Amino acid sequence: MPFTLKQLRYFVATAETGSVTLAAQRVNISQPSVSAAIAELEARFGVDLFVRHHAQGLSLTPAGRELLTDAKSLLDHADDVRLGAMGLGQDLAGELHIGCFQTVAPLILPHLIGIFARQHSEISVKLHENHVQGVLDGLRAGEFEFALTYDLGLDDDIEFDTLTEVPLHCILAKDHPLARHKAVAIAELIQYPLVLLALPHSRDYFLSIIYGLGLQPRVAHETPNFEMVRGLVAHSDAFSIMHSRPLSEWSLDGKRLAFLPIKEKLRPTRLGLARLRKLRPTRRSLAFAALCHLHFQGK
Amino acid sequence: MPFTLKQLRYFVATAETGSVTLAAQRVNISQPSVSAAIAELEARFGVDLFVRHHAQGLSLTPAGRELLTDAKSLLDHADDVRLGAMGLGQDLAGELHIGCFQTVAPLILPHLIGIFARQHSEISVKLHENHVQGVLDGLRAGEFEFALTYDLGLDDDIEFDTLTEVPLHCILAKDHPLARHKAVAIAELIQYPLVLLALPHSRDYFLSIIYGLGLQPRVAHETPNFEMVRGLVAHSDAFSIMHSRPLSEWSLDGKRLAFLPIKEKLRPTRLGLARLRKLRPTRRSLAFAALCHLHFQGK
DNA sequence: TTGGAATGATAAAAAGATTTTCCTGTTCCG
DNA sequence: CGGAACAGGAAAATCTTTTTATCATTCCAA
Repeated sequence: MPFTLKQLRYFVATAETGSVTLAAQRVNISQPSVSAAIAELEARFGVDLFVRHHAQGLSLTPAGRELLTDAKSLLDHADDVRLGAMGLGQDLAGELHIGCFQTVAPLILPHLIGIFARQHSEISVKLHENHVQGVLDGLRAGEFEFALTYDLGLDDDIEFDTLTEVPLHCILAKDHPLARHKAVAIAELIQYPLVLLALPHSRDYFLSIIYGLGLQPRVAHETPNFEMVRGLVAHSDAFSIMHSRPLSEWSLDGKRLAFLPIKEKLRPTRLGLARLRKLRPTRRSLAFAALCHLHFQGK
Repeated sequence: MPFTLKQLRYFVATAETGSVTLAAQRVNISQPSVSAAIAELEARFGVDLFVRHHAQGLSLTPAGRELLTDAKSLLDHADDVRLGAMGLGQDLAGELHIGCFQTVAPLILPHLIGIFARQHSEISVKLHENHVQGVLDGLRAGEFEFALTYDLGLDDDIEFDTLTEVPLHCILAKDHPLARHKAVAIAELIQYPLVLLALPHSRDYFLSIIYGLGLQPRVAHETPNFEMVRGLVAHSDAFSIMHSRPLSEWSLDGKRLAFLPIKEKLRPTRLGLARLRKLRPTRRSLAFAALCHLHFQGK
């Protein structure tokens, strides 16, 4: 770098006061420092910036005048960057990148983001949807600051802040033989084929629950598409299990669905906010986290 | 200043290489320096800029990504300023501020500037016209780099580069009794009233020439307006003396004028380029000076 | 499973800048 | 002519930056 911002600052102060001494006072520094800074700029650029009037200040040369304009604009720019950077962690403005487990996202986030947008109109929320493992990878890759997801596959480097516990549900077609019960056991469901939501991690998690009960599922289909699962179930006697419970009881192609709680006592799955333990949270993300807590507290 | 351009450069290099070590190589510096620069930026801004993946590089946080954009733009800006400043003395581009004695300006400069503009289309010439003293003041005040003027009132701090010698002329109305001579002596003219070009310095200079010949002028009028002098002479039997010899033999209001050389041997007045001795000339001004010499050499 | 290679962080020493103090020379002004 | 104001220079002091050396962590291959 042929010059520093500091030198530019001293130069501008000198140009504007027309005196090295006054400039030094203005930037709270000794006079020779300013003198040296200017001398170095002149040497670096190979131009005289000032005409010195011995014992009565100095005035800009044409070259100095040109540099003055540029220097000021650069200093202003630097200040913008500084303000922007200071605000990165502090201000309730800018961008907030949030990761979210994809099946949860459309059920919860539109509402939360709506409220958040009204409270903090300066913050623009950017969403990153992915499966459970992808969300954790995204956190580690710094794609977003925190993520709304289940407490699945967490490692020590992830801090998990529980918002609510979600019970496991099964999905059945509305006209399924078991659909009119209040709740149903996986042991009963196991006689029907299973449609598996085949997302990384989730897939194995669902299977592990079933195996854990000593049962052997008959997997009719598996698909990573959430709506596909619902559709397949709606049109057959198959069942599926998942945590996310959409309010809509209709599949995308218009068939009715039933959602029943599972009878078996299982380790409760938690929905919450995951973040990298070693990264300090920004004020923006804390604000959103607070909103999440408020939202789930009321339930 | 909360940060330096250097720190920003290291930060950008790190962000772009995804590695402190690679960044250090790219900017030709040791790895701990880069590490320290980033740490300081993070401390100053109060935000984590990177997620460190121990032993396998780092990746940007959302905050880091935001800063990256700003940092790059600031560095680009700084580079523009640097290039601009380097060019201040070197490039044949930008602005060239020229001072000029006002009575000389319209006689010579339009032609010279025309040629110069064609040779150096990147340079825009800015003219500062003034009287002899004003031109010297302007030089000292740094308003322009050099000036086209007469060798009058020069001090030691001014370097004068002679272009040509100009003889003293007298101006008379075309129908003046003395107007049909080839040349005329001030001793003859002195019987007629004098119209004095009353510019600072010039005025006293003209008077000193006359007094120096032991003559006493009758000053009919004095005016700082060059065309006014010509007009007053054109409409009377008065005379005036000056160095600048316009090619036009007409006053602004359409009367004919005669220009005659002065017979007396006087110290020749020189037209040339004046500049502050202590200021180093830019390449731009040297180019213009060269053109001036070329122009007057041919005469 | 283990040892080596790669990587970032840290500490201490070295090198380099910046800053300050003190001083000089110039110019202006009463 | 003497004092005040000002820029610039020199040397010492102080701060920063850089480097060297080392450590801890992780990955990868044997």
